[in-house]
Amino acid sequence: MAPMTAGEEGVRWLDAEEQSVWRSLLRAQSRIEEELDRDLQARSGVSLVEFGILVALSEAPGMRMRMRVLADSVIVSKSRLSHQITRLERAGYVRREPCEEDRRGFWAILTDQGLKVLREAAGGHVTRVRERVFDRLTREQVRQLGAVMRLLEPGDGAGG
Amino acid sequence: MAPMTAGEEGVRWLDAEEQSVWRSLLRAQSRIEEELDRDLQARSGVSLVEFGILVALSEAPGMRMRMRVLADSVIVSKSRLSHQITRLERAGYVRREPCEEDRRGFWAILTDQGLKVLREAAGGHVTRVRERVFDRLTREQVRQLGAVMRLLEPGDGAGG
DNA sequence: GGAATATGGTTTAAGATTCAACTGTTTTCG
DNA sequence: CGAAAACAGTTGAATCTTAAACCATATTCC
Repeated sequence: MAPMTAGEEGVRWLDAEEQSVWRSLLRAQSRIEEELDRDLQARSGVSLVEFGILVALSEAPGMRMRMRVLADSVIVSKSRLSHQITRLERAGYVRREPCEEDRRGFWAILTDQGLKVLREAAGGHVTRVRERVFDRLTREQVRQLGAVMRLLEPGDGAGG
Repeated sequence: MAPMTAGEEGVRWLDAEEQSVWRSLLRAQSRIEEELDRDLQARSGVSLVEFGILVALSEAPGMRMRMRVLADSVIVSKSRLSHQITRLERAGYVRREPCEEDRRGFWAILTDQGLKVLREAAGGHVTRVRERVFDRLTREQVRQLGAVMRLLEPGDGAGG
């Protein structure tokens, strides 16, 4: 491959192994997400992200979370979460309630119906995750994967 | 095989470690992709997927690929690729050409301008990938990650 | 040969996501 | 206190993605 161009003099390119790992990672990522998403969608009508939202809410005290916290926790933009919650609300799985303490804020609250859908979807989803990921790995590999992913998680190294 | 329907009696739930690994994976995934995408977009106006398309084309003989092959190689649906190529074509980075041998088919061909943009974007992108991923891992961890991802890559285990 | 079917690819409309602008509240600080 | 800045969240338009229908060519199989 041709060496660098304009400006990019000192680039440290990926060596063969890094390149191969990187591409595997991208492919595995996109395939796993797509399959799980499709499966979940087919089985329960919620997307993977929506499922994540329901899970997060179900684990929160009072089955409720402030929008901002929820957005951070499922890693989506505020705007996207807002739309997403609107849809979940329309579906009857979540409702909004204004927040007393901070009157700018809103709670997103899991409804009974939302909890029900979550419960019904959970088993099948976990089974799928297992098939697609954990059953293919040894215990040791799971450990290694965890160690690596925890290193890769933090958004920007700026964490003081 | 465990009976797998609405009842979900025999589900093997994730244990604490698996759960933690799984969530790390999802978070790391979405953060990395989002950051790289945003960076690439800001620096060169192409998304991560578009960049992937340009890379694939640049490596193909004659810098051209049939739509179907390209779609498989970058892991997107035919439909999405078609739209994507339309946009890249509009931007002047790719052009289509009908395929002689199979007259249903089309080639997607990297243009000079597309190659130029790719070259200009590549260095910065690699640097970012390095910062975001490889520089955080030991050589051994990179190896482990590769081994794991290669196992997770294949779409469906159903080989027959 | 030719009807049925499969394949390659595009298109259209519907749904999701992003971006920037906006409302209203809270915090900061001179 | 009060103005400026920051924060929580929503909204609407533009963009992107997905799903399904569709066209045209290839292939299969009787």
